[in-house]
Amino acid sequence: MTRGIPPGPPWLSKVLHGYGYRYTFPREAVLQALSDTREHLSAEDVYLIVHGRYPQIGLTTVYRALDLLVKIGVVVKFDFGDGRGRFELAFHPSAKGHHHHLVCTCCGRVVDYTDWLEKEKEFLQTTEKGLKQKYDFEITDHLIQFCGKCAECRNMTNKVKGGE
Amino acid sequence: MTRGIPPGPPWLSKVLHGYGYRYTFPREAVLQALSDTREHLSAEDVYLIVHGRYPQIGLTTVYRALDLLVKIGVVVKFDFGDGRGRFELAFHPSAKGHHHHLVCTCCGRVVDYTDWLEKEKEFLQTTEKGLKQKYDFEITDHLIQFCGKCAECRNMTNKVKGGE
DNA sequence: GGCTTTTTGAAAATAATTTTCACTATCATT
DNA sequence: AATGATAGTGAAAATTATTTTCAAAAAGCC
Repeated sequence: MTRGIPPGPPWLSKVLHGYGYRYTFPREAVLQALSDTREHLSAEDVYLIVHGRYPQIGLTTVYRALDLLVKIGVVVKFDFGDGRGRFELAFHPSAKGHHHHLVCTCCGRVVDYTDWLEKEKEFLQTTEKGLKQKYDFEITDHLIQFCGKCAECRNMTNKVKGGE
Repeated sequence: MTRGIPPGPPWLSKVLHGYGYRYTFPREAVLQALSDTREHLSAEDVYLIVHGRYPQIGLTTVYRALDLLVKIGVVVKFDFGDGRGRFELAFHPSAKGHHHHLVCTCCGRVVDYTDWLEKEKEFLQTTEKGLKQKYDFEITDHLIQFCGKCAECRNMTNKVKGGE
């Protein structure tokens, strides 16, 4: 049963074919779910959205689609330390371009920021060039993330013990 | 049964007591295991070492000890994307000071590097100060990691599909 | 030494993710 | 447009890392 493809330009089709993969309904649906939000969705979050819209799509398939989209560079996977992967479009349509994450170690809140990127770029260029030369790695990606306590959590006077 | 404490200066005792925790044999043994290597051990790796030396110590206890040591800042936990946490001493006795990781996305090899830290420091100062002001976070930590392909893996002419 | 509370350890439980396998859809070739 | 080889899907079972449970044991204050 051909089920029709969710709305949206099927550029994914070209990308998938370019890598020798097939363009399928669940893969497009997963991409759509990620396009529709600015949040950092877990695999299950994605499943809930996708399965809500197209109940025939199962959790396993969502996991596989996410893996594949990460592999071909369309989606990026993050780890915020809560034991599950978080997924985002690599190039998000809604303004959300290159950004990094600021995670509150206390409440888990995640802030996306896009500031001070010039300074970062400088740093990255120096470092990536150096790493390439010294360790002979072809650098494909970097992970920059800051952890701290948000204002709200700081006001709760929590000691180390017991914490959280 | 008091089992005696593994060799090594019991500075851990002071630190633990300072936070209101007790100084115990398994906690010291876990710390020793991490001190004795420069590798990035998983919880099970640590268990194998510790349990090999002191068979009465169980896996659960190792997990709990690692959690606690992370909480009090003696140990740092990393994630290299293979689904399990990796642990390192925060301040390693053997030269291994402040460093970052370069991970091969292909074979999983991890290189510790300590180069270009001046440039990094500059970048971190600017960014951390900015984040604090703009988002009112008290920055406590950062995570910087580069991914790429090591020379060996590049020579294997592996296409995306099939990969690994 | 006795007492209170924390820690331990084995086993069971949990949670995220992966594998299995029979069935179905995609798409290059008729 | 039909066919067929192959890749993809989905439900359930399996796996893996980690956490919880709970009774027994150890730590450290009196």
